[in-house]
Amino acid sequence: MTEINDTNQNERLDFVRQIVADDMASGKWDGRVVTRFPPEPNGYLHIGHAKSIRLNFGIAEEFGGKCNLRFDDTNPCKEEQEYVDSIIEDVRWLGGGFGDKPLFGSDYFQQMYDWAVSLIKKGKAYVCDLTAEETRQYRGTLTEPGKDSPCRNRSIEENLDLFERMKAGEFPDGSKTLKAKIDMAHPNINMRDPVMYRILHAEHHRTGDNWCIYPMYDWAHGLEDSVEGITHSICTLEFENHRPLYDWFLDALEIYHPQQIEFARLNLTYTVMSKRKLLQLVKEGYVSGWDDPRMPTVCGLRRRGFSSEAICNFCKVIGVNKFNSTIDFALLEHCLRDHLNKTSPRVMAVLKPLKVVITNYPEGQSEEMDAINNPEDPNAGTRKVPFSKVLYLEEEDFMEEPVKKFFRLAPGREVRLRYAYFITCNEVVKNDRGNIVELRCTYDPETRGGDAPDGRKVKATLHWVSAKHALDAEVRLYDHLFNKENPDEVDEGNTFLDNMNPNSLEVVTNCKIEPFLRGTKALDRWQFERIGYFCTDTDSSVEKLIFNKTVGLKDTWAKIQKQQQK
RNA sequence: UGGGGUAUAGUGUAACGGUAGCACGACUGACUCUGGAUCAGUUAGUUGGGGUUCGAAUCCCUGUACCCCAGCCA
Repeated sequence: MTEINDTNQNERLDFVRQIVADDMASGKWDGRVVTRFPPEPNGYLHIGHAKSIRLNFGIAEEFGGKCNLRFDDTNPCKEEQEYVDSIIEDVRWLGGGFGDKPLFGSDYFQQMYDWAVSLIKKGKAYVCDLTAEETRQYRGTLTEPGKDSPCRNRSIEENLDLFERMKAGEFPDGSKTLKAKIDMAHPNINMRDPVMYRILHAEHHRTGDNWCIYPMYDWAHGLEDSVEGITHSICTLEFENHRPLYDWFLDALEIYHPQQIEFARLNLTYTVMSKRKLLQLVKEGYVSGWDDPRMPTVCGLRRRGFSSEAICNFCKVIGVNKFNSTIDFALLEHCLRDHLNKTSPRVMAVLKPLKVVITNYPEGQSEEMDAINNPEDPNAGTRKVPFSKVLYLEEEDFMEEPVKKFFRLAPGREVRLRYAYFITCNEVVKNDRGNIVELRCTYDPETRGGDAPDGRKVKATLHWVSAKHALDAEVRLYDHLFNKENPDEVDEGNTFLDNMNPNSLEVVTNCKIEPFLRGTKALDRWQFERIGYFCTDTDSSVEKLIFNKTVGLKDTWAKIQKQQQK
């Protein structure tokens, strides 16, 4: 009996898991559950793939089965080793345990070829001389039936001979194909004698020049599933039309026959998910690369500071269905904050520094204040934060003429410096142009640690960094790559590129960070108190610290400001 | 105009003939040494029209809307 993990009976199963559970109950597959995640190595994985990865690997984990990572590498023209490597890394990162090694569809090329021969022998496949253009014409249209190829009734012997010579390389690219003999008048166009093999004298990233004929998806995919003993072959909705063909090949061959199940792919607001468009963004330099922190790619999200836990939880929360929907990006951010809040150490960082001199603090003196690393996690411990006479505060935490509901620092007003003292602003120093360049404040020594013995309250607590102890850093702030919920919604003659957000990246230099972050390593995650979650960028070094803003903290003040502007 | 799918609050997702629930968002309020977190509350929904039934989101009929398919891509 197979153990079922993690499937809380109270939690309703999605329709895919329901099918699997029913099959387990009926013993349809003898208690086996084998799924697969079958990417084509022609691009980087994105958050949409994460949904599929979590579905397939999740089902395997929950039902005590296994999930194969299998590269569907049947098109040598578009596929590269670089993509294989990145996909393996990303699947592992998302918790995909696929055993010692990934599998490759190309490893089954010989088996597929043998099966093709057997189909020819059954009179169910033939070599066709039609060109690509002619094939299109013979196929008919959505409303009109196609017509039979003149090659359709070649003898089995001739087909066998021709197919072997195709494989041997006797014919140029595109001159011949092997087609399944089904029905040129079938209402489902996929069934109108689909191409099984095309001639491609191209170098394959794994099989080199061993082959010059390559199997088409419809022919190859079911065979790969069959070879691996897949039970549930889960794919996206657009393959629904292909299922009759999937079934036809397996039935014609009379071999092990998995069940194909289709679900809706993920759509997210403010982003594009098509490989073609993501490739275009990279190739045409709209972003710095596949792992640009603004990209919805798995490596982009990772570099941005997303945790795999957050992504996995998101995949769980969004569910699985058969109809197209677009998930609000805010839900992803919610899952992100939810995990980061519990796990990220807090630290103080000032993005836009405003110099503050504590006039009554002794010159040259400094002291160390105790700070809690993570109030959500007692095990995270505490650290010392240096305090001295000259500090940096966040520029936007001061207003010379405070508007209503602004209760941070202002002339004559007292606020708390987190883990330090209460300070009161006495003087605003400006330069020739009238810009504020310095604040002169006094502190109350009695409030050390952040509490007033007389019980007086302040309405704000600000983050700060001691000037002489501060580390300089560059911080990269990100916003959506597109400024429209649906970037593909464009006016006549425009493309999704016209919806790009020109302000999706803001580089802030001369940020001041508390010394605790000296020696931080790439991909370390932090919460900059009162600002947001950040992670150390892969470009960061001891000489030059660089941080990426992962996502901001919820900001009710920003909300109030927005309302006030109206 | 062929075939294949799908419709539940703003968004996403449950309810499997028996009180339409949950999450995100939005909006209140409480609390707070992060205007964070947390907590409490408010908001808002079954694609239209017929039927069957004591009772329908669910079953039947019939409209409507949206998605996918005419690569030698996957």
